[in-house]
Formats: sequence, structure tokens, C-alpha cells
Amino acid sequence: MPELAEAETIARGLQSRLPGREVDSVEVVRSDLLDAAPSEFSSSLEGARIVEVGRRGKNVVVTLNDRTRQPGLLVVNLGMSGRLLFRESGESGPPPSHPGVLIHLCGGDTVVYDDPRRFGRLRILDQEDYDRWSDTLGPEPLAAAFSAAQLTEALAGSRTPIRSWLLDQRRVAGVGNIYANEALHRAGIHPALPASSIAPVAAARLHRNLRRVLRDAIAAQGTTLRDYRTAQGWEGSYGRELRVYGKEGEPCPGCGTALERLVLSNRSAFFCPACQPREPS
DNA sequence: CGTGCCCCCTGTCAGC
DNA sequence: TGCTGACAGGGGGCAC
Repeated sequence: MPELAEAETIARGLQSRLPGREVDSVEVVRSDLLDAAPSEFSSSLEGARIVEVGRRGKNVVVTLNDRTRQPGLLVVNLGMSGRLLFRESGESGPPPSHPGVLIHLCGGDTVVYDDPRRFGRLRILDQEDYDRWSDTLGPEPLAAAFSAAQLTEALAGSRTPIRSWLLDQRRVAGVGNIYANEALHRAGIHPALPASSIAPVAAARLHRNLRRVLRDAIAAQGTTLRDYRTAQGWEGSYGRELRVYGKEGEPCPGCGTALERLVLSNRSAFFCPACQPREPS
């Protein structure tokens, strides 16, 4: 489930530890997590120094500096069940259950990419390829430049159901199924409504509530339903604040009506039939 | 180009 | 108890 809030939490956790550290060696346990050959991936990282750790959409982005070769960016997509864990050398506690890639740092600590389902991907891009890739993603919903007017205009061009629209990374970057459903409920918008049928006033509510949900989820360090953990191995607590996701049949926290589930593009959508009417508003 | 469908892989859970 | 099928946070590719 790593969506924007989870990737942001992981990135912040790594940002507090990794800048300035140098990569000593890399172990690729599951090569299907890479697009590149394992030897090529490892040699791109080994000897590089980490400049900073950030995020783009649902991806954790590690900026690398290398005086002898071209600098690069390590882009980690966590898929459905990926974790990026910072493990101090000599750390006790249970080891990662499904280690895929281990990045050993000079001085002894290790960053482990752990992923039971292996839907995740790790790629190293040069700046040009990174920019090209980043351009395929939509705007960052929490960026100051992402305005209600911009969202309203973008919605007008598509007849796809709004829940599906929000999941399309080319339209807005970082929104996944949990936060799409939560934002739509808070905005009072039915998930199946065509994007182009949403009036400007409703689009403004969606804009406001999407940003609120994402900010609150980051403050809670994300949502742990099962697999997600922070870089420190902790669970996120936003699950306590979910109002509709996974709650079919439970009373709507707003009005008490039983919440319903429907399937759009093979993914569950959860909504309140009273607070989120099918008619555009 | 926009849209919907299938698949990647593993783990868990409901139902029989 | 054990098996089977459905389903799960994401995203890429393909057909229409």
C-alpha cells in the first residue's frame, strides 16, 4: 500500500540518516526487482555517496554523488508490499522476512529493500532519464503549485470515474486507493462519477480534502494495513483515522448509513451512498 | 490517445 | 485440519 504518505515517511526516515554516507557493497538477492543486470546495478551504487533522500509520487528517490562516474538517482518503487529498512550494524530484533536488495554502507549500517510480493522495482537513472521519467508523472498534490483551479481544469478533460482518475499517476502523482477513497468521502463525491461531471465547487472540495488527508497521513507516518513499515520498522497509525477504506457495511462516521463497496477497474471503492450521491453536485 | 482488462507474486482469510 | 478460490496497498503492457 505504499502511497505518497508512506513513501514520504520512508524518505524522511532515511533522510535523517543517509546523507553523507558512502555505499560499500550491494547484495542483490532477488534480481527480478531490478531492470538492470545485478552487476551493473551494484557497480553503479558501490563507491557512491548519498546526497539526499526524497520522494516523487509513490517513489523514494535517493540522490547519489560520484566523483569518478556520472552521478545518478536511485528510484525505489515499493509496489504493494515493499519496505526500505535502515538497519544499524549489530541491531537485534527480527531480520527482514523477504530481503531483496541489501545496500551496505561504509561504517557498518545497511539499507534493506524487503518485499514479499516483489512487485517493487529499484532503478538507477542518470539525471536526464530521471527528468524524462518524472515528466511522465502528474503534479505533486501537496506542492504549492497544485491549485484547485488546476485540478478543476484537469478533471474536465476525462470521462473516467473519479476514483480511477485519482489513481492514474500521470494525472496526479502519489495517490493510491486508500487515500483516493478517503478524500472522495470527505469531499462528498461518489467514486464512480465521471471526472468531467464534477463541478468546480466539488473539485475545490476534493482538492482541499485530498491535501488534508495526505498531510494527516504523513503526520501519522502512513497507514499500516499489513506490510508497510517506516524505515525504522515502525507501523503507521493513519489506519485509525480511516473513515471508509475497507469498511463495507460499517456505519458512515458522518451520517450512520451503511458504507458500500463497488469495483472500478478491478479495484474496490468504498463510499457512503448518502454522503456521496451519484448525482453530480 | 483514452480506457479497460490481465498479469506479475506471495500471503492471508473465508468457506467448504 | 486442510484445500481452494478470492482478494490485497501498484503499475506495465496490450487490445480496442
